[in-house]
Amino acid sequence: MATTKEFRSKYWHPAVTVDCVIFGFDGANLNILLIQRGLEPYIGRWAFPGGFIKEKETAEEGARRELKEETGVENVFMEQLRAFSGVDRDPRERVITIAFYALVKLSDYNVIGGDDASKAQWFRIHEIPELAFDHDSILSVAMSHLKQKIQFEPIGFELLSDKFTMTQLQTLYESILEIRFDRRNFYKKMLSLDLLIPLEDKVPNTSHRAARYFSFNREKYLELKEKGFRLEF
Amino acid sequence: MATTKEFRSKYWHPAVTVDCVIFGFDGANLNILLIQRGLEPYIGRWAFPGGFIKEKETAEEGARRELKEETGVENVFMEQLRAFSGVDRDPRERVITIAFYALVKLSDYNVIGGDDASKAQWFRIHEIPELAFDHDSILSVAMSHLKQKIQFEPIGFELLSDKFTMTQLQTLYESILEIRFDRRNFYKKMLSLDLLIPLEDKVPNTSHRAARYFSFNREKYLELKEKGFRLEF
DNA sequence: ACAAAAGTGTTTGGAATACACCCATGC
DNA sequence: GCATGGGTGTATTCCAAACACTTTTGT
Repeated sequence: MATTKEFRSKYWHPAVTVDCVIFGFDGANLNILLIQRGLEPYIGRWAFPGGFIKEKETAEEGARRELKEETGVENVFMEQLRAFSGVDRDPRERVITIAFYALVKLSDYNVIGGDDASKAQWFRIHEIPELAFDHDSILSVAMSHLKQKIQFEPIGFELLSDKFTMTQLQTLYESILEIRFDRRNFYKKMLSLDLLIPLEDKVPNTSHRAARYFSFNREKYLELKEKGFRLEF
Repeated sequence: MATTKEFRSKYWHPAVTVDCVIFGFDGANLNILLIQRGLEPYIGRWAFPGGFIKEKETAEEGARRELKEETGVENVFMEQLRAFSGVDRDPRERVITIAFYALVKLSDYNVIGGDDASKAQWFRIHEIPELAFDHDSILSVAMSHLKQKIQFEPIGFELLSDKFTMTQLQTLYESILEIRFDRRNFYKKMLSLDLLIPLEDKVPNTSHRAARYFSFNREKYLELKEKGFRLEF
């Protein structure tokens, strides 16, 4: 198009990145996957995986690409939080970032955590180090978004293995919402939603009564959602 | 900084705009403020007020600036929805937009609506014309966001005058949530929240019993929110 | 048999719903 | 006095919270 070049020079074009807050659950605590920066600015500081968006990809595609490149994580639940556009959030030049959050089954990716081959590492949510850029404010938005969201959509299952015990599920909800539930009432409420499939097998090698595994009935949930059903936890 | 130029050329820099979905309430229906495009592309089509972001302003500042320039609306409740980054959403070149929504007291701005001096016009939510770009998908995100939000935060008051009747408030909630409430139960629930201040004066010149005005107790709400109180409507 | 966590039922209080009557005002 | 919408009270239903005992398993 003839006007394209003219148009490009007429308006300011900022740098745009994507960043991804990755939540994982280790059975007891909510964790965040961070990578240690190897370049200036903020060299050595921990930050969310992310990078510059490319011309032929949407923001979400970019976030998934960066996530895979930097941490090996792929095929996960991911949603946009929002854009962060503070004028001085990057010391090099002005950079606008589009932030996402992802929920991963930590057990699938435990190779990444803690080893020295990669600069990626899981951190418990209450032990997050000082972060680069404005990533702590992104984190706080991500946390409150997750808290909100889990009360109306069953996204918690994205953080658990395909089969899980009721206690694991409860601990997950308690970690995210930072409140405690009565075990018996939690059971009832969860089962009454009728979205859990009780499995035959149980947790092996326990020194007490073995807990039954459940799996999440995704098909049924989608079906109910279709009918305008509103989950409330 | 020496590296800035090098850095700028290394990564692709997209055009970035801000767009604003402006909600107003006329006493019976939820309305959206649109402007008619005077330029290609989509010349003649209706679109949200918006424009290119400037180098020294945040996205929200840009959205407020454009809003004021194009419609005269200022000092309103505004929040970011999210970024829209579809690769082909603008035919000229790739443009990423950061979408906001705003809630305005329509009575303050009725000058704008319907006259021919301006290209801005209010449209009832169920009579929205075909929109430019991907603005209908932005609208649908805005609508569902508003529905969600109003159930947990008293943002409805941003759409009403400082004083309003209970029936007006109910009609507003019904318009947004697209459900009907029992008048008596709505009264009780609203009053039980203890966030409404009953005023002395009443609606004049009615052909029936005059309705009392209320005002929203913003201070009290902020105070309660501070204490971790969770509104549920 | 005992420790430790799983699994289950009942009671109770409070909130949401459903529902009906009187009040004020203009015509 | 009547039509119109405003303002209030009560009974019922349902859901959430509080709470205790039995079961399974390994040691």
